[in-house]
Amino acid sequence: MNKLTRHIKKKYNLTSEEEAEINACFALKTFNKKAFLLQNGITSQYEFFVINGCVRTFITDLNGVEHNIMFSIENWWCGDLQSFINRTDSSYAIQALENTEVLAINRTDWEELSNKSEVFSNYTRELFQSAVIAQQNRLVQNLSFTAIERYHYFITKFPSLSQRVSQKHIASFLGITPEFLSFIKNK
Amino acid sequence: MNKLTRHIKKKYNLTSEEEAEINACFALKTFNKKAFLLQNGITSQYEFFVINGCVRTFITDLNGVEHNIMFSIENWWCGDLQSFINRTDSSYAIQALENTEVLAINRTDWEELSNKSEVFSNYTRELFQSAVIAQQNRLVQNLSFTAIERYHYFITKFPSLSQRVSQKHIASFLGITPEFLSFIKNK
DNA sequence: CGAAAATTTGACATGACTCAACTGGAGTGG
DNA sequence: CCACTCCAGTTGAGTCATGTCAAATTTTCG
Repeated sequence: MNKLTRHIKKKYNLTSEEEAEINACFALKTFNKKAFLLQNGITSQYEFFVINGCVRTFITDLNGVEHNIMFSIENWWCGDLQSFINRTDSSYAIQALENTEVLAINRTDWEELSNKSEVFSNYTRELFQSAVIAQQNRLVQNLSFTAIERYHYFITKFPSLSQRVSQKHIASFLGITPEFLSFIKNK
Repeated sequence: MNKLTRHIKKKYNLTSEEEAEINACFALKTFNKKAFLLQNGITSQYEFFVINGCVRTFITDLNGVEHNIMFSIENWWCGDLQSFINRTDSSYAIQALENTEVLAINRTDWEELSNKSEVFSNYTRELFQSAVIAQQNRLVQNLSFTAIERYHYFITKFPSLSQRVSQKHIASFLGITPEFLSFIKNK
């Protein structure tokens, strides 16, 4: 039933008390397609673990152009960490691209749980580690690959996402215009 | 004397035993300008905490072009986390841009210390968190800012670095050619 | 001082963007 | 179930940001 603890158990041993402790901190929320899990400009109250569906995290620049930072599907997290941790206004917005179910944890529970549960603390620590590595890779890509190469990398690395997400959003994620992505594809 | 624990103490309380425990895990190493702290293609044995000096972490792409990923100066860390954690070959290289002193910790000590010392574990956890946030910001910059804007952001945000590091390396960090950076500056 | 590296400058090339027009589904209401 | 609208995607012309290459100049450093 609970996808989060099932996900954690793939790498960590959980006593049933600890499992209950973790589950108690998360609330199930559902969002319809196009609904916002987080609006920019307000302080992010939650981190989200996606159970099913798909969301995009994006930022709107000074010219009003949106830039997709990441997509999150089943068993991925999303949230504006900066806002969540530092209680600052969020610069990102998060929007459901499909009808989506998430488990949400608020800041207080997050902190308590990180102190109480060693497994949870280790799990999120490793999550951050992986995020650092993944983002560094992404950065390298943007610095050293051409748009065509980035596109091919994307569709081979995330074949399911390239099916589920519209070209427009993929283009934004890759840092190019939808027109140019369309041009690339037909070659 | 020990800059690392002094740095940790800015945010965490350390008993003198715990401080000794941490210090015991780090070895002082010095590198002359242009020397390599890490070569790509080999497994990274250490994470480094820079005491003084300056290093660059970079990757060499398929065309032989180097891309600077980050600069680390006093009180910053560097290392190829991916290689260090997963014991895979490093894709990055780290080179001293000045004569540099670092504290190095190896993988075994890192793990033991993370288990033994709660403070160290929390400290590095927070380090990762900040890294995720910082890298996301950097990514957004690359997606939404023009080269000129990135350059101005860089020199206002890191005035000391823009003094200490050659234009060539700054250009690489910004994702542009040295020629174009030169062109930008004279405007 | 002299060699090597960094920076500058300029001509030219190109990857990617802008804008506008067109096409074709997907969803909606009557 | 049709007609209408509204996005997403495509196409093409013109433009701009940035790259490439090569030569000249300056700086660094042994």
